[in-house]
Amino acid sequence: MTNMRESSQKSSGEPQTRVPKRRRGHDRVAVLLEAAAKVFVQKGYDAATMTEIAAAARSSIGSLYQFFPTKPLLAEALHIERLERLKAVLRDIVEKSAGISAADSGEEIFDRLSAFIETFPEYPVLATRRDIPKERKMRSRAELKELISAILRGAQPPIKDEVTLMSAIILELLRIAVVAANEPEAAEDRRLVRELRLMLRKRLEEASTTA
Amino acid sequence: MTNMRESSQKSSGEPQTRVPKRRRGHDRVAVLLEAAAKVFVQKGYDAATMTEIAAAARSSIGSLYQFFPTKPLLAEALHIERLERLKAVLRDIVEKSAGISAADSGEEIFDRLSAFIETFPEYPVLATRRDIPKERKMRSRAELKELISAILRGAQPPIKDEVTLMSAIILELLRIAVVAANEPEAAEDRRLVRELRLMLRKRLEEASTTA
Amino acid sequence: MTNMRESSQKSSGEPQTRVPKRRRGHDRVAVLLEAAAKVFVQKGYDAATMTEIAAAARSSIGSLYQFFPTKPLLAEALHIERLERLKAVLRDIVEKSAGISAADSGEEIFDRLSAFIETFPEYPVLATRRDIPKERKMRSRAELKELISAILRGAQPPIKDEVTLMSAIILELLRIAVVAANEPEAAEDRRLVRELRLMLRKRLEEASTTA
Amino acid sequence: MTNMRESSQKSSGEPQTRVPKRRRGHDRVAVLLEAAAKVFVQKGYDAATMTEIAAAARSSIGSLYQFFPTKPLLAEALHIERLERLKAVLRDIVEKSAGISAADSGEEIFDRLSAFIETFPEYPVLATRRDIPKERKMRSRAELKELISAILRGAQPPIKDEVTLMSAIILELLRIAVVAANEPEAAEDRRLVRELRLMLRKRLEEASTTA
DNA sequence: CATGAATGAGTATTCATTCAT
DNA sequence: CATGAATGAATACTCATTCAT
Repeated sequence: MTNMRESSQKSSGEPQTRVPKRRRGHDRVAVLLEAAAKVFVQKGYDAATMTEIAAAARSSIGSLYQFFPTKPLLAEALHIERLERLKAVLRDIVEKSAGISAADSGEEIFDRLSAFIETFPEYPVLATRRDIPKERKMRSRAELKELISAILRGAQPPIKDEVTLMSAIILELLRIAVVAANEPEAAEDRRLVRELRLMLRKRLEEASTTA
Repeated sequence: MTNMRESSQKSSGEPQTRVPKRRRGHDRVAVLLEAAAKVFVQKGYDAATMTEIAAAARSSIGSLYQFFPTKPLLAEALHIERLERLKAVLRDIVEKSAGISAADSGEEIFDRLSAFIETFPEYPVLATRRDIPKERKMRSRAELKELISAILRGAQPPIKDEVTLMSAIILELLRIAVVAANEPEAAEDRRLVRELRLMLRKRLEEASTTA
Repeated sequence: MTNMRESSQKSSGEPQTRVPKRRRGHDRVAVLLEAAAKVFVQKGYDAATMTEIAAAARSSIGSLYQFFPTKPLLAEALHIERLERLKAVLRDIVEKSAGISAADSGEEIFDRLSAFIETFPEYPVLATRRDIPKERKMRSRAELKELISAILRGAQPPIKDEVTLMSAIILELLRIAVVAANEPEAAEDRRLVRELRLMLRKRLEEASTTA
Repeated sequence: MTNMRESSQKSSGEPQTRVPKRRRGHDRVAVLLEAAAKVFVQKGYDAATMTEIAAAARSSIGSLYQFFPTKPLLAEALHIERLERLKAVLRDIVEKSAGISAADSGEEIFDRLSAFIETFPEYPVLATRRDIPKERKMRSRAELKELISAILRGAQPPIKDEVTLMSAIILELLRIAVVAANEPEAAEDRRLVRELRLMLRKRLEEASTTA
C-alpha cells in the first residue's frame, strides 16, 4: 500500500530512467534492453509484460524497475538507443555519398536501412507504439528526414525537385519494406521490395538535373 | 489485453458469432459493430475494452457477449464486414474499368481505397491487430490482390509485367497513404500521397504494352 | 497490460463510486462497506489492503472494485456514510434541545457522540486519513460545527459568548474522548472523559447569560 | 508500507540500532535522524520510504541500514530521541516551578509543550504510528504523566484533587493543541487554543486548596 | 434475450531489506 | 564503513468472461 497510485506525491516529479553508477549496473542495463527488444518483437508492445522482460533478462522484476521505472520509459530508452544507431547509419552515408548520384545514394539508403531493420526488428515496434510521446515522434522523424535530405543535397548531379519531399518518399517506401519483412509470403515480398527500390531509383534519376 | 482468457477455447466447439434471428437483433448487432469500430480507432485494438465498447453502443456487457462471445471474435466479425465492403468497392472498379488504361485504373483504385480508409479508419487497425488468424490474413490479402489483378488484367492496352506484382505494389503504396493519413503533418503528407499516386501511374504506364 | 497506469486515457474522467442497480448489488455494497470499516479499524487506513477488505466481505477483489474503483474512493464513500449518521444524531439533538440549557445540551452532545464513536470506531480513522480531500475535510468540519452551533443557539437561557468558538471546543473535547477510547488504560480514561465532560459543563454554564 | 518484511525478525536475536564508534558515525546518525524526521512529517510514517529518507540525508540506502536495520527501529530511535528532549523540558519546569501556583505551572507546561511540538512536528507522528510497541507507548506516557505530576505536586498552594488526573487532562488538552496546529483554519484555531489554556487554568485554580 | 453483478488470473509497480564490491 | 545494485513478496487495479435474475 501507500502505492504511488494513491494520492501520495513524490517530491521529485516525473520518474526518469536511472543511469547506473556501477559496472554491474551498466551490464545489467544492456542485458535488460536486449531482453526488452526481444520480447517487444515477439509479443508487440502492448502484449509484452515487464515480468516477461525481466525473466528474459534473467533478472528480477525489481532490478528491471530499478533502472526503468515504467514500461513506457523502458520503451523510450530502447527507442532512443536504436534511433541513435539509425542516425549513425545515415550519418555514415552522408559522409560517403558526397558526389554520388542521388539514385545510387537512394539505393544505398534503402539497403542499409533494410539491413538495420533486419538487425533491429524492434525498431518499427517502438516507433509505432501507441503511447509514444507525439512530440518525440515528430522530432525523430524530422531528424531522419533531415539526414536523408543532407544525403540528397550532396548528390552529383544535384537534385532539382524539393529534397524534403524526396526524403519523405524514401522514408515511406522503407516503411513498406519494413512491413513486408514481417509478412509471411517471403518470396513475393522480396520481389516487391526490389521493385520499390527500382521505383525509387527511377524517381530519383528523374529528379536529378539532367543538365 | 492479450489476456490469457482471450485465447481460451472451450472444448465444446469454438464459440461462434451468433447470427441474430429477429430484426431487433440485427439492429443491435449493427450498433455494436459501429461502437466497436469507434473504440478500436480511438484506443487501438489492445487498449479497447469490451466494457467500453458495450457502453459506446449504449448496451450492456451481457448483450455484447450474447452476439460476440469473445473479443477476437468481435474484431473478426467487424473485420469481415469491412473487408466485404472493401471487396465490393474493388468489384465495382473491376466492372467499370474494362478497356481503361492500367494507369487510369490504378489511380481509380488509389482514390477509392483512400476514401474507403477515410470512411472506415478501423480497417487498418483490424487488419494489423496481433491476434488476427494468420490464415485469414493471407486469405484476405490474396482476395484483394486477386481483385486488383482482375482490374489490371482487363486493362487496355494490356499489361505485360506480372500482374500480381503490380497488385502488390498498389496495395503497399496504399498502406503508406493509410499511415500518412494518421500523421500530424497533414500538408506535407498530402503532397506525399499525390507523389506516390504519380509514381504508381508512371510505373503502370511503363508496364503497359506500348505496342 | 494496457493497464490504466499506462498512458491510455479513459474518456470519462475521474472514476466514481458506482451506484448498484440491482438488489444484489445494494446488499453487496453494504457488506463491502462494513468489511472496510472493520479492516480500517483493525489495521488503520494505510495498512488496510483492498484484498483483505474483499476477503472480509467474503467477496472477490473484482466485486469490490466494481463498486469502489479505488481505495480512496472506498474510504470516502464510507466516510460520507458515517458522516451522514453523525449529522443525523446532531440534528436529532437540535430538535430535542430547544429551550434546554446549553450545559445540558453540551452533555447530551458529549454523550451521544461518544456513543457514536463507540459504535463506529472507523469514523476517526476515516476522518484523519492522510489522503482525505482537504476541501472535504473543511466542509464536513464546518457542517458539524454548524449543527452544534444550532443547538447552542437554541439554548435557554441564551449563550452570550461566541457560539462558534463553543462549538469548536466541544468538537475538540470530543476528539480527546475519541483518542482516549483507543488507549489501553481504560479505567483512568473513563475518569478523564468524565472530567472533560464536567469542564465543558462549567464552561457552558459560565457562557450562559445569567440574566 | 506495513510490509510483511517490516515485522520479520531474524531468529539470531533482534537487530538493534547500532551505536557508532567514531565521530563521523555520530554525525551521520544525526543527519539521518533529522532526514527521517523531515520525511515522516511530510509523508507520514507509512508513506515515508527508507530510500527517500536516505536521499534526504544525502546518504545511501546502505548507510542508512548500517545504523538503523529496520524502519521501525529507525522510527523508534527518533522517537526516543525526541522523547528525551520532551522530558528534559518538563524536568526543567519541575525545577523552576517549585512554589508556583498550579495554574501558572499549567500554563507554563502548555506553552512550553506547544513550542516543543512546533519545533519537532515529527513527535506526534512518531507517537501515534501504528507499529509502536504498545509497552513503549504506555511507559513513555507514564513517564510524561509522572513528570507533570511532579510539577503539580510541587505547587503552592497544594493541589487537593488527584494529581494524576490533572496530568492526564493537561496531556490531553495538549493533544488538541497539536492537532489544531495542523488544521487549516489557523486564526480560529489560535483562539481555540487560548480558550483551552484558559479552561485549564480555571480547572487548576479550582483544584488548588483555597485554604 | 437483456442486464449488470461476480469472478480471479494477470499486470505494473513499490519498497523494505540484503549483499557484493 | 560506504555504496548502490539485487531481490521478490506484496499491493492496487484491470478486464475478459460467466452467470443469476
